[in-house]
Amino acid sequence: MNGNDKPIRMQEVAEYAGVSIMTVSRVLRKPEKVAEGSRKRVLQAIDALGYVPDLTAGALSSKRSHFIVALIPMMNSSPFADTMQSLSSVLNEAGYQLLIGSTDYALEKEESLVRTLLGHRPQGMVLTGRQHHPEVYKHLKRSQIPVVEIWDLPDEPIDGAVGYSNFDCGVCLTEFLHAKGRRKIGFALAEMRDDDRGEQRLQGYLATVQRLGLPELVVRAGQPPVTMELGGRLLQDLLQQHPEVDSVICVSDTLAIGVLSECRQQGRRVPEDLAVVGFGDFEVAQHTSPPLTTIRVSGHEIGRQTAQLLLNQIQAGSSPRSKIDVTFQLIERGST
Amino acid sequence: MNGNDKPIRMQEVAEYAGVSIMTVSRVLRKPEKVAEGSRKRVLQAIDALGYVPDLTAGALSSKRSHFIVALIPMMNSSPFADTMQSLSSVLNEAGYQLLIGSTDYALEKEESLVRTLLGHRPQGMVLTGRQHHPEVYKHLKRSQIPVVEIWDLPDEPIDGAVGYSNFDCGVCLTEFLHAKGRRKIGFALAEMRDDDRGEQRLQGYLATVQRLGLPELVVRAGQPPVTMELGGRLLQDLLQQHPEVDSVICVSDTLAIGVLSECRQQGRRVPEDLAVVGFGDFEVAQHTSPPLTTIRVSGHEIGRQTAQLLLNQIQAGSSPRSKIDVTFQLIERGST
DNA sequence: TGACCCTTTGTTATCGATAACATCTCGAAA
DNA sequence: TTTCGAGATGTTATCGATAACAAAGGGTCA
Repeated sequence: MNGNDKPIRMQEVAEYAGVSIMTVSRVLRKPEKVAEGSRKRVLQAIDALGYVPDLTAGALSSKRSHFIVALIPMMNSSPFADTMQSLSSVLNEAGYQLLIGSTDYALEKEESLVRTLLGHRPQGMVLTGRQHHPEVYKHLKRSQIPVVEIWDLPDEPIDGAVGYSNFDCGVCLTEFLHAKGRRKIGFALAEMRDDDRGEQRLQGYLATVQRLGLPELVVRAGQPPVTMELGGRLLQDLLQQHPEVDSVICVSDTLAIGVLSECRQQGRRVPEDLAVVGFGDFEVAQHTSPPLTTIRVSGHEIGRQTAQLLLNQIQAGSSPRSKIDVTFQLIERGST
Repeated sequence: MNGNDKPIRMQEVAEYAGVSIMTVSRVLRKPEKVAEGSRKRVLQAIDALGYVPDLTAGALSSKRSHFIVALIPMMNSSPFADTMQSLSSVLNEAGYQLLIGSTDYALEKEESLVRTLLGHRPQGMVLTGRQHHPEVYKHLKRSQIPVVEIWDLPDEPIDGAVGYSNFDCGVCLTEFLHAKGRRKIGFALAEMRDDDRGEQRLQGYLATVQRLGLPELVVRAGQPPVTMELGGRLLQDLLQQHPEVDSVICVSDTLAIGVLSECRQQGRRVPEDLAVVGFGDFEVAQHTSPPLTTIRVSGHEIGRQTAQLLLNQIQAGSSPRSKIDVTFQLIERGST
């Protein structure tokens, strides 16, 4: 039926509207520079022909790809997904398209993704965390595009950063448990390869227990994946090594949920026998039994701020090297 | 220091290696057509100069963008995120880049995204669900690229589909509860604008209760967002309208978790007083109290199969109009 | 009325790669 | 020795848009 062969080009639209191709281009990019009559005819031609401009060609000639690259450890982790959702949404409205890559917490993969994705000549780059492959710095420097690091606040960001202090989170949780009268505070950590954000929370914990004269009760698990089940296993380890523990800080809500589940199975009462705190404030944290005390960081806010920062930097052509602290919030619930 | 001004082009690499630009291009695309000597010199030049090919230019001249577009309702919903993760991963390995857009469950937004994203001249398109805006069909037909619909199995897919039967899920859960001796089976639904997948599960439920001679006990909530808290409210409605209910099918695990939480607060025993089943098998489903009986669908599997289907269709240049049923699995746990 | 300027539109060159075709070299077969 | 062909490399045209510049039309002001 519809024997359409080739996609319609700007040339066809121009002929249909009886103007030159340049006028069509202007209607699309700078409508105010075209007289109303021609503009209307062009718009009608576009509509009639179902013309969709080829952004590839536009990008090549204007040297503006309207792409932004974002690299995150995993797409199916809700905090990062929230960030991508908001980032993408704000960028879309400004006419930019997000290219997402996931690094699986491996710096080599991040490096290879940076290299590949720079091929699309993005106008901005978003990286997660403060640690990157040495080659990444070189590539980014050469590409001369604004870079924003998220979900952390590096001491010396490449350009900008949008995040919060993971160290301070560790301090906050430890002080909170101490104020609640806990004196044997444990810390359960799943080490993420090439991601030291959990490690920083641990450092905050360690600094605080030292300051308060409390014992260091730490259990660690080796490699990803971080599952809820792992939380249960870590609790077992912790209880075996330090039976006296009266509370535990989990490096993420994921682990905390597993801990709660394990406590239930062992008949251990929360918070009476063991106080539990997590990190992330996943939606489920307010529906666990008991509801989970945790730290909330708005992934959406990080996404929005990051988008705004990038758009400003692109427009200004400069890199103000700004650090934006989105802060965090302790949410107290029944588990403490 | 590093006063790099312009990005390096293929031309620079060619000069450095003492060959023509075309030879460089060949080394990158068809290495076997270049003599070993030149190939090595070119590769070394690329390395020395840190050359990253401009994929925009390549796409324009070869008419192969290596982009695949995927539209999902939300990025921060774990089943879809799983799908995107796997889809992206398989496509990356084959040299394709995924462009993700989120529709917020609104057909108009889907339509506008399709239009915009077709501007990048993708070589394939992934849509969620069976319902689309009329204009979408026109645009896709004109663009002549393979289309895969996911997370459902339309009777007449546009090209291919990778999913499972939501109707059958509804049947399966209802029959299961019936077999467990439940006779007053409720159904809690959050209507998603422009997404009838939940509605189909409901239809499966309705058909089954009718066949078994059971009452229809349905509660619905209006608009998104679907939160766990909404599950609690829906349970209240259900109990008010049908106090005799002895079990409830939730259209998603999200609602089911809210239901469990509400039961706990009301002192209602699960499963003795009320059996609860969900849909999705989120990770947390095995750590709720009690653990949740639910239906598992592998988002990852959908992603992988979709990628494979697209790659096949792109290579073959045809659209075999295949439907792939990834099936679902009932996971029985303590809530029933 | 003429110089000048602003608005509107068109023409030409260019973005950085790939496709298609042309050329060259060298060895095998006649 | 001549011919033919396969393999390796180079040359030219092209992809579909935008930038930069050029030109045409129309009104203002002295």
